[in-house]
Amino acid sequence: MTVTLADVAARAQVSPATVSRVLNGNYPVAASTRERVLKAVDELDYVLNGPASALAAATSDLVGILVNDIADPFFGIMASAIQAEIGGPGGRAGGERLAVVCNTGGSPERELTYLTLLQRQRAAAVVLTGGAIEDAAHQAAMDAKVRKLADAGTRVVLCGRPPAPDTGAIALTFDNRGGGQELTEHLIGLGHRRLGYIAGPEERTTTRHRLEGHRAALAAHGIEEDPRWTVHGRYDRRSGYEATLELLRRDPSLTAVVAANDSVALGACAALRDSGLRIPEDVSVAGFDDLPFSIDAVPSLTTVRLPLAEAGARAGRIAMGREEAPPGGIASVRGELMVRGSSGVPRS
Amino acid sequence: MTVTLADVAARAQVSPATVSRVLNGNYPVAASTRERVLKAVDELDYVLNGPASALAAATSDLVGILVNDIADPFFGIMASAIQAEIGGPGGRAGGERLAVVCNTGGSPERELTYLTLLQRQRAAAVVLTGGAIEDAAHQAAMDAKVRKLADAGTRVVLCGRPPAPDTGAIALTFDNRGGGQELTEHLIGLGHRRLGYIAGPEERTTTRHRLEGHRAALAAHGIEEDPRWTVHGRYDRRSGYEATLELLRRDPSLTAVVAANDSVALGACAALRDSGLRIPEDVSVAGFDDLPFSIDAVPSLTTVRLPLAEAGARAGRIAMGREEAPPGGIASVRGELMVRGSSGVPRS
DNA sequence: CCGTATATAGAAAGCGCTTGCTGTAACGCT
DNA sequence: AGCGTTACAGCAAGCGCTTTCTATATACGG
Repeated sequence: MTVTLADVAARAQVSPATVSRVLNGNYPVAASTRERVLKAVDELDYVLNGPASALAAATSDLVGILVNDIADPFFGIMASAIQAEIGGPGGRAGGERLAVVCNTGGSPERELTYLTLLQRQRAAAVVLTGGAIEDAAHQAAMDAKVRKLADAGTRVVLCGRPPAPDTGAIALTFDNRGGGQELTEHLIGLGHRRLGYIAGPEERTTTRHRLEGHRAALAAHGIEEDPRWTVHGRYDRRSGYEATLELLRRDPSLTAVVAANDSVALGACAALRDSGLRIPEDVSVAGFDDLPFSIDAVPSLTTVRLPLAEAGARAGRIAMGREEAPPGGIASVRGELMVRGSSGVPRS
Repeated sequence: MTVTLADVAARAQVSPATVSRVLNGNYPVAASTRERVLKAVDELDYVLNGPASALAAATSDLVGILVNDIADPFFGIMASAIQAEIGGPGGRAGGERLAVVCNTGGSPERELTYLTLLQRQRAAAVVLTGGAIEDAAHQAAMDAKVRKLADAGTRVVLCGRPPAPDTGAIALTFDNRGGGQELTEHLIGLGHRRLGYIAGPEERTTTRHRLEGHRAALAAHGIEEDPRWTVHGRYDRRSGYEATLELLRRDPSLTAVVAANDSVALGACAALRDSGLRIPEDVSVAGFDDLPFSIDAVPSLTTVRLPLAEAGARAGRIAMGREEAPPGGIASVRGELMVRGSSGVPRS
């Protein structure tokens, strides 16, 4: 049998109500009584029953963080930052909160399932990270779920994900379009006119926005795009490797390859090297995100830095009600172009 | 007001008990009744109240995964694999389980706090990943906590962490010592006699075991170790960079650098390159773990592959009671030496 | 010195669910 | 036909906590 509140109360010679109040610290209790209770708690090694507490109080100290791929540092960094902000005391009585990271693996079903699970646990807040899946039915289902969560008092924050209008969710969106455009403009400025683009999976907002930025830059400079120059793949290195070989096969005259993210760019570099091409002398490469390893690549990667940790921290604070939501519930987070060794003037 | 079991019962014209049984599927219910209930659930958009359910049933569907650093793919990969095994149906009624990843940041206090939080939530299982902190007091506190959890019916699995005897926890330990030894022996076999070692943080089992393996290899070949050849640091790239410069300063005649893990090794490579040294012609470099990016480094990294995903998956299955625990509750997981471009014969 | 405000503690009513036990038909057997 | 079984369904007692309301004790103002 585990120790209950009543046991502690008996030992401290007070009522269960008093013990509860001491533990929650939300009601005046005489110092001497408090001490007696705390002593009993300690002696009995009492641990509050979370479910019972959540049931009675109709709130829980669970905070959910949904990520597409926990093995990807892009999400790991955000999750880490969010969790760091959540760990501390917040809302109800200096109580610790349990930040739970849920890995959807990019699957629509799991995303929805996790949201239901969190709703079931009456989570205090939920942070959804990364791009959304662009499927009308799924979007609608997600929005409905989010709205329901928000209605039930769960604070919902989107971090690095487009806003979901009329759902009550607060959005910290990454300016993927702007970053993509800036990146490609840098390459164009260097003199590149034949640029390959390795996009992420289709039906993802992040993929689409980055690609749109790329195309906007091309259009702005009057460069007509060849459909052969775009290949879709996954957000991992392997995919970048294969896509680059494909790109090279389709048009060996490309002088630059823009990747959907840094991992993909690394794969692209490997493929280029394996094809006997030098970076950036023969082909320039650019990534996106500026993950920690990007500066370590040889040559170091030109990319767009996304303030993942900062955005995550802010999302965490907003989720905890420790920071005000941005006006209109939407804020755009800009990326910063990082020009490094992997981009240079095109070969003549 | 949210929808409750009673509402569903009323709508389906049955008793709450019946609804509960339909939902849990652990008691015979006539097909026609079940359908009626399910229909009502659907129509009312009913979501079970997790805390209430956990309270009444004295169990919850939460599974905790503790990691030292969620932004590090080493943990991300394990967590991902564990979670994949847990997501599915298990134990009680095809019910989904909520796998929660808790980021301790390597802090002893947070580790303990999270364990308490999970205990409070009456977690169904807990998986502790990665090396443990070697502090007697902390160890004792952890062991006591783990024992308490196990006593309360929570299954505890250690993945990549040394066994905790008499705690009821099941351990899947990585053979860090053996891997470290094999790695250094490879280097010695190549002809190296002056090897630098960049160790991880002190007071960590992983750090100690890998270092012990390294020293065992040296000893086995009659190489006397110079204390200047070992530097401690963190498990990240930055630390590897700095430690390598320090190593070079202390003894420029080193012909090989063994790193605590792959990230550190990457930092070492960068430092060597920045010092005008070629890899492996001037200095060989070796890592540990074989994370995905290691093969992409230039030159690709010689390292010890740890089957992180496999071990994680197994830990997950054991935690769910879907796979039998190894005999004695302890299993050692071996690493595999991956010889690649970063190691070669020493310069003469 | 009394009436009222103030501080502190307890009693008790749930929170929404699970489950042991108790019906009550319908069924099968002799 | 009579009776033990079997298959469902409902009743009701909690699970361990929070919180409203109430009770008591002390303090204060006049």
